[in-house]
Amino acid sequence: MQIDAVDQRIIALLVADARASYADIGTRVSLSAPAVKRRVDRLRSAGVIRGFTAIVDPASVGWTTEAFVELFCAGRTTPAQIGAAVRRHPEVVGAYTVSGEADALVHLRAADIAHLEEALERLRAETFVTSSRSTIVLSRLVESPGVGPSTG
Amino acid sequence: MQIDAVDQRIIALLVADARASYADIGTRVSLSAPAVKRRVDRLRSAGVIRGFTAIVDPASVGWTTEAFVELFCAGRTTPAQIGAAVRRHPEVVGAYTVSGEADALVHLRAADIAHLEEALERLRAETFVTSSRSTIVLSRLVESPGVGPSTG
DNA sequence: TGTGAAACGATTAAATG
DNA sequence: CATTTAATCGTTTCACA
Repeated sequence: MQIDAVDQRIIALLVADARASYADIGTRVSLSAPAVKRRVDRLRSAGVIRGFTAIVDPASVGWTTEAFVELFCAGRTTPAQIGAAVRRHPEVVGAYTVSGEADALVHLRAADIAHLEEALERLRAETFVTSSRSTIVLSRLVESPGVGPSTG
Repeated sequence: MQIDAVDQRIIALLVADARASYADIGTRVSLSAPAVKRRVDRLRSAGVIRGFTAIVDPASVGWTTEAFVELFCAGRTTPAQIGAAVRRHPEVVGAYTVSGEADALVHLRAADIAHLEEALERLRAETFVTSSRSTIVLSRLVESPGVGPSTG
């Protein structure tokens, strides 16, 4: 899809505040509210903007424990298989196939260590998992929403 | 802070759609729009809800390359120091201090391999970094916004 | 904390340049 | 593709239970 400079600025404004009004965004990008709406609708239907979400402090809702788990998988395991499997576990907040020793890296979030351990056992019980290596998160230093930096 | 069951449901609805109207949320939780607004305002000022953001497809805006970098730091490096340093790099979308061999895990997102390499060099140039180990992301299988699972 | 009323502002479709 | 108009709908404050 074609994204021009104005789209970029609209995206950046929505990443910064997903509840900003079209009129507000319009004044910042020198466009009328309907024009902004049409662009946002187009960006949404094109899949550039996937949705809008609230950023919640995990500790406030009782999920205080995090870990990254490297997964070592059986010879002929496909990324799709890994993806389908990890999506079944609600504790998985991120998962990636990676280069290097491990085959996949899974980001877990749980209520506490006991919950994390339980989730880990469930994950390791997936048939294609041959072994795993876990790293507990001690503190969160940065966690950006959206695409990251300038959205460009 | 005190979070009751209604707050939980409001949070879940906002994680699902940050642009939902207070009236809409109100009908789903059996509350008037002003009541919902007051709760959301309270959750925001208490830091439970940190903000609202758009979820953008990174590929659509040209950031297609990702990596996780384990950072090994000099003896007396504090998490605050690491946090302050990594926040200066716009490619950093996540950073955590961790247990295990490495001291920190940094999640990077860049336009391409060249950009990633450049960001990596900048990161490794931080005075407290003694060594690093990078893992390139081959594919993204899962990436949940918000707090993760049920927000409860 | 909750509600309803009321003023204000935002959204959205239609018509038009 | 943008704009203006105009009806509709959402937001937000206020008085009150």
